[in-house]
Amino acid sequence: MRLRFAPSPTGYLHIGAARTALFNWLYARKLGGTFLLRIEDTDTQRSTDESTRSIIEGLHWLGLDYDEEMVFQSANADKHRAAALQLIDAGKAYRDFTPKAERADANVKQEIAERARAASATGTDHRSNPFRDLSSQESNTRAAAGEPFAVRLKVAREGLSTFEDAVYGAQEREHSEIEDLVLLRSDGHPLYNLSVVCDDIEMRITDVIRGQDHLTNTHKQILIYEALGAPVPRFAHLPLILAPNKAKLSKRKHGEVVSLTTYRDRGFVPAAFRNFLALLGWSPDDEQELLSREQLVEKFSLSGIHRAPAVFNFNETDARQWTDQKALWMNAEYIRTMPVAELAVMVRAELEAAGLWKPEYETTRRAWFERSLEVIRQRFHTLKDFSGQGRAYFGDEFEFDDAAVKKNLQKEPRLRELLPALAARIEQTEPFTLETCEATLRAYADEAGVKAGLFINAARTALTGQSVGPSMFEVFDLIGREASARRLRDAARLI
RNA sequence: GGGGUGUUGGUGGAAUUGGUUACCACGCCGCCCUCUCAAGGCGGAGGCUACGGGUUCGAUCCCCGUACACCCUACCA
Repeated sequence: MRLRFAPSPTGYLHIGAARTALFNWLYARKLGGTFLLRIEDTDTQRSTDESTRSIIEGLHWLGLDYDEEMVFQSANADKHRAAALQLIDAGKAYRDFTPKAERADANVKQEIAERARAASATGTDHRSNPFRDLSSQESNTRAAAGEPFAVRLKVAREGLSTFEDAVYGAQEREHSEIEDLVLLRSDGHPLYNLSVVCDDIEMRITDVIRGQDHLTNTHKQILIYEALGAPVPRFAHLPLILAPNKAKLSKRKHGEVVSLTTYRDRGFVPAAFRNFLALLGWSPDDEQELLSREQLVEKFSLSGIHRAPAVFNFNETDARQWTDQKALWMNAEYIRTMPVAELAVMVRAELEAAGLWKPEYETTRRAWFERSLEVIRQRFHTLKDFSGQGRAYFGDEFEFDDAAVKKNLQKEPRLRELLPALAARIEQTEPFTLETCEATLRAYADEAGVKAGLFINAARTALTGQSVGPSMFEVFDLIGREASARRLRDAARLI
């Protein structure tokens, strides 16, 4: 059993494409099949190496490894051409000498509809082509004379094509509804439907899992398989992923939310995003939603794939909902429950990028580092938070949140004197632990005649710059005696 | 214009292949916990299962129609 993921390298890796790759990979891994990667770069105008790199990076990030060498479709163009020419000789395709009609990409849809309307009004068969029944002798002569031609598949006038889709069930289409599709452009360039089929045959693909946008194309491709005398693979089409307004998710309209790399760059844990993606258009038999890579492989089945398109829910006007809330929740869930050692690797990369990493976090301060992660990860949503909200735990350079300063420091002017005094007590606390810090702080609050909460909240802002965070005594313990005292004194100057 | 596919609370999905008060997760609201914010625990709001017919003792589930959405209909992929 052999499957493939065949993206075209035009722009970044779209999350819908990433999901298609995931499902192919899951199915291959579950059944012990082979998972291949083919880059469909026949559109030389739009294909870029950078895009190919981003696809490979994306797959790697998601943990989807592919078998065998990656295939570039453009390298097979000669074979595709040969196949088309072979079909002419076999009488299954013909040369169309009609001059090429220029078509503007922007209004093709409209043009198609208009053309169809006009054809039905005049009663002409849109499939009639004067060259379809040209004698092979004349066709050969004109070709030999150098006259340009496109190659079209000779679709039978009657009959119908059928196939069983693993997701959408039995599909059938009358041949009369299929135009004699172009296989080869008049400049010799092979077209999509021909190329995919040829490559899938060459790569001995047995199962094609791809987006539902190809469901109706499948009939045409089956016709090509048959003309070529090759076995037809099994098909499974995946429901599309739509934007909140039910429109197609597109780069132009929706921007970076549809790019897989965005999730990497904005601090997603790969396992979390993979988990989320797997649940878009598929669900396991039971109700478990948090699934490891192994569990996904084990539970995956084509029968769990849905037919209705899935809406990727996000809100461009609300920064907190820049992407699907469930994806965000799932990422937080992974951050707070995954083994700390695994998290440490990712946080290290994040801190390095932010210039906050210190080598001792992996040597002498390893225990401290992991304990810190354990404490602060409880309320973080992305890896970015470790260098953002969590900045004060890894260095003295951090920002003060204005609202926090107003509420926890400036609201009580007495703190200007009380904070340095508290700093002195904290400094002398021996031993310096979570418990002794608490005892010190509470004792001094009593002595000064203020509520412990006043000190606690003020200290939180003084030590971390924020109004929210872990239990304050944990914070003292993590930040340490010296830095804690220093920050308390420094904060007094903000009042 | 033609063809295809689909439609369960705001979102992702369930519902023993017709059987009592339509279930889970995210999100939202409230309470508890509490030094804040999360997490966690408890509770709640939110659905005439798109609409209209039909079959049936009984329909989310089967059939027909309508509406809407998306896809294909290209010498794009």
